[in-house]
Amino acid sequence: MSHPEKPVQSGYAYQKIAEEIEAQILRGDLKPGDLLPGETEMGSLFGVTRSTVREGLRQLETDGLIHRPSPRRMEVTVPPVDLLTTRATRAMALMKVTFRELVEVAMVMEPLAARTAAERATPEEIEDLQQLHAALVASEGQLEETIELDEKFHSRVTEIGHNRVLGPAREPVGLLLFRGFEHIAPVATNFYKRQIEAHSNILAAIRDRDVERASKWARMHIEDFWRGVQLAGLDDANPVLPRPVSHTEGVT
Amino acid sequence: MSHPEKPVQSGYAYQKIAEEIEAQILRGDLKPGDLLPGETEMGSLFGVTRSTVREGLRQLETDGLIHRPSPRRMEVTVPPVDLLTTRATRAMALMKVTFRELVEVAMVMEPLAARTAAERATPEEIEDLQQLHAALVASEGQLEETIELDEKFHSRVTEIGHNRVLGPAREPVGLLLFRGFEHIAPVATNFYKRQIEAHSNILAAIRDRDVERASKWARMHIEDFWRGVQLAGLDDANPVLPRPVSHTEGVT
DNA sequence: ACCCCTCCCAGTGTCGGACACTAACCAATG
DNA sequence: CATTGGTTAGTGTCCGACACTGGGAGGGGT
Repeated sequence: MSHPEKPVQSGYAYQKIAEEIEAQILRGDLKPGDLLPGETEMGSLFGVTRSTVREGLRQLETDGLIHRPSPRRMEVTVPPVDLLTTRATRAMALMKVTFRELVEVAMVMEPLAARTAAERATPEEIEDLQQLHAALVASEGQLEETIELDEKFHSRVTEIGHNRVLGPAREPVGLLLFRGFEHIAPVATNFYKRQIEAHSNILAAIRDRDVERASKWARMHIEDFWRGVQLAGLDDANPVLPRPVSHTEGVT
Repeated sequence: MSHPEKPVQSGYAYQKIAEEIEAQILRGDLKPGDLLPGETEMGSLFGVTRSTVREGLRQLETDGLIHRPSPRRMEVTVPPVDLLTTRATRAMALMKVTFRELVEVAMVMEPLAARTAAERATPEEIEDLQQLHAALVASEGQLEETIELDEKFHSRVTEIGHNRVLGPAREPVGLLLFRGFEHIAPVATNFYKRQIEAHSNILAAIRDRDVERASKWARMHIEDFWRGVQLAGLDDANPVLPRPVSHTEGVT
């Protein structure tokens, strides 16, 4: 605790390599966009074999610190958000969090998302959101589609808030939470209508730049969801993973 | 979008392996605690070389889905939380989030943490928190210690809330945020005293199980922090990484 | 001079085999 | 029955090799 700098290099060579490169990235010696030397070259550079270098690189790649835009280039990156959310979502599912826990957090995240969106959305973003909402309305009655559009709507609202901290924090919660509809829809009355009403109110508030109203409706939306959860007896049930998570990077 | 099941196996063998094992874990075929076959065996199992298997394993290990409790065992795990927060923290630092963004989120997270803590803390946990607070009081005037104890206090409060979703969501924010004290302390008047006052009020509220008061004080604490940020002119500044993040797993 | 096609090379993904080192198992010993 | 010592399977690292391919070099057409 006395030394702020602790050279915690674990004994394994491949880890040392990963740590070294990671340090260079964090220190700024390597900036996003820079491309790395070939594996063979790094090998001789670090005094290890290519196989060893490879394991180190795989570690960094999994962390999202480097990636391969083309099979020929290996360059430094800022970890893509979806990678973060993917991992967090998976982890939460595995640690068997309950709907209660998810709702508790969603109860403050969603209002914040809505509030920031109302504050900062550009006209184009609002337009985009409106289309998403239209799609939701159109898919009334179709469970799977509704769930997906619902999640997408909330996700988009968050994006519109232009807060890069909120995104990764909220997404996993939404991803796990809204899957609950699957079990709620059958037991809740007027499920689709209430869903649509809430969203259209949030949307309207964002359009009117009414921060408070946006926030309030978002909260009510989650409260309503929570009632649904209770009705379905899911309070302490574990949500399931949306769908097989892939390691492949989406090109955005 | 029609097929719910998409066999998105990227061409690379090592990824296929990682994905296959990951799928088995998520599907529940492999449960935390189970231990994996040897690398050579998996090699012949999947029809690839050990080197290839190794790269796949490295990926899973980085994800925290498997780990090596002893150099001889390779077993399935639930990704440890600190691994999640570590990655998220690093990513946020790299994407150069601003203090403004962090505060915005902290403004809802910390009150929630305090509120849940007030609701559910056990006497022992409260005792523990009290000691932490005492340490903070004792370290008045010492910047580095104060920062660390501050972060630890908030972290502990969150833990006490017993919400496994809030933890991973809040931690990265706190980690990045409270480093700001480094620049705030010199320009803020009565910095240490205000810090201590806020914490002791939060603590008292938790002890009294006064949910609303706990929440309110937590909020004020962040608001005060935000004023400090503005005073120091850090609004749109980027926080820095707490300290070199290591890949080595902490044995808790 | 500029564009297009073709060829070549470096670099990657994968393979197979090899070796030192050590944790864990086993058996013999006290 | 506990201890001790040897055996062994499994890991971390190394070496060398090969097929495949993206991207650049160079040549030919307009």
